[in-house]
Amino acid sequence: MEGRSAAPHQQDGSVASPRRSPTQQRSRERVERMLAAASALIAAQGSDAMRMGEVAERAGVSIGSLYQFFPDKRAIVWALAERYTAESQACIAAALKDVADAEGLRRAFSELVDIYYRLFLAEPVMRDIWSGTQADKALRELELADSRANAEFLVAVLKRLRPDADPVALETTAFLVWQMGEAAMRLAISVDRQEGDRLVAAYKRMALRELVDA
Amino acid sequence: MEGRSAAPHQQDGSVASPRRSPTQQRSRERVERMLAAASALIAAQGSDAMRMGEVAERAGVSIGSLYQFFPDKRAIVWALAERYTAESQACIAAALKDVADAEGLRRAFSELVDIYYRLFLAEPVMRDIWSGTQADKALRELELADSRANAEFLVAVLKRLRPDADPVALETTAFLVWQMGEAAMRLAISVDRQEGDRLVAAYKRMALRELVDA
DNA sequence: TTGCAAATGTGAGGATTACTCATATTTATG
DNA sequence: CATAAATATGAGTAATCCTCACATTTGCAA
Repeated sequence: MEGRSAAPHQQDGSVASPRRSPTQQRSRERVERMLAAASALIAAQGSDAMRMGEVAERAGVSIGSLYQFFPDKRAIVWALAERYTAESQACIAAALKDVADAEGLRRAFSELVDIYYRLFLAEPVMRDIWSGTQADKALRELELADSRANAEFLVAVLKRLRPDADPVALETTAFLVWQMGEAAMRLAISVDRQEGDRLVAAYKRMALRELVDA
Repeated sequence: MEGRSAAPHQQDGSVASPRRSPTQQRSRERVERMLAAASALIAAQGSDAMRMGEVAERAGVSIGSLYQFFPDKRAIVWALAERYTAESQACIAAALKDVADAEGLRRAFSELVDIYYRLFLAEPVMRDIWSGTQADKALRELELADSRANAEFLVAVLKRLRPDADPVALETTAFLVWQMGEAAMRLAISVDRQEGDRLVAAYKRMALRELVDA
């Protein structure tokens, strides 16, 4: 799905004034350049320090063009965030799709955590975006939706492994486990690497205990 | 915090240029009024929407006086946050101080979680401040330090209950459990009440499993 | 091709807001 | 009382997001 994402947002989280979505080849390329510029600037200094003027200059467009396609600054960050979630959801779905037994879940989940951790460590943009999640209502909602979607993949597996368990309890467990994973990642990258590794390992153990040992 | 700040953001998150600390009775009262005004405004609209001009007006002081005692906007939020942490640390230390056995830990921890949850639900200021934690480096460090301090109280208990366990593992477990508690709270208050209750209950069960069942 | 509407591009300027600083006033102190 | 230190003031500065009136390009039907 590379169509323009449909949810610009405002201070109260409501939808902002609509912006044109690029239909011509020319503008689609320019929008790509804008996002690339934003991504580079966020990687360098963080999204807070990203200036709209810099994004425009780096993308080789005018300020006006930027606002032609993005209602406000946060919409740019949101667009980048949406790409990350779409990508990672596909990856997660694939990893959990064929899990058939407890041992398979153990392996798949363990690997997912490792992948996520490496991603957080290696991707400054992702790190920055998910750090700002709590402060921005639209981003928080995106992350919640993402988390719920990912939790659903886990729920599907759990229902197969424990068909007699209460479905609501499984939902709650999966959602909580997933959200805590993201919290553990954020924590892990904000302390030194050694302690971060220990924390991620501890999380993994804790989560698996919850998921596998009924 | 706010995208439109005029002065360059302190990228390192360190505290800005020092300000006078109130020595006279008169100024101490005024500082209290400033904090009270800020608190009320944060409760009403969130710290992001809090305007320095409004704080000054509501406190009955001039803008200049505000900056006499607080180097910048974030310092006001930080000062409020520090009060909350100091208060809650005392509460936590008291609750865990006399824990002597597994059942005692179970009771004390369970009660602490309940207290925290109620606090999060009832205190919009606290909620707002800890939500912005991820975006503000100084706040994040305060929260990390607070979490470590609280985890230490847990570690002290765990060392008593499981004297043969690896101390580093206990530290890691306690720190992670505590941070996840805060993450669980934040999550719980951002969904509807019923699901929030379920999530907190699930967290409590998960944490106790980790803390009590070796 | 030509004409025209829709899409796209532009950047100076409006509006907001955190923060400064020269100056005035109050308090503490010898 | 004199003097310095602390405190108070608010108009002004600077940074930055975003708008808007107008210019240019593109798609397309006649």
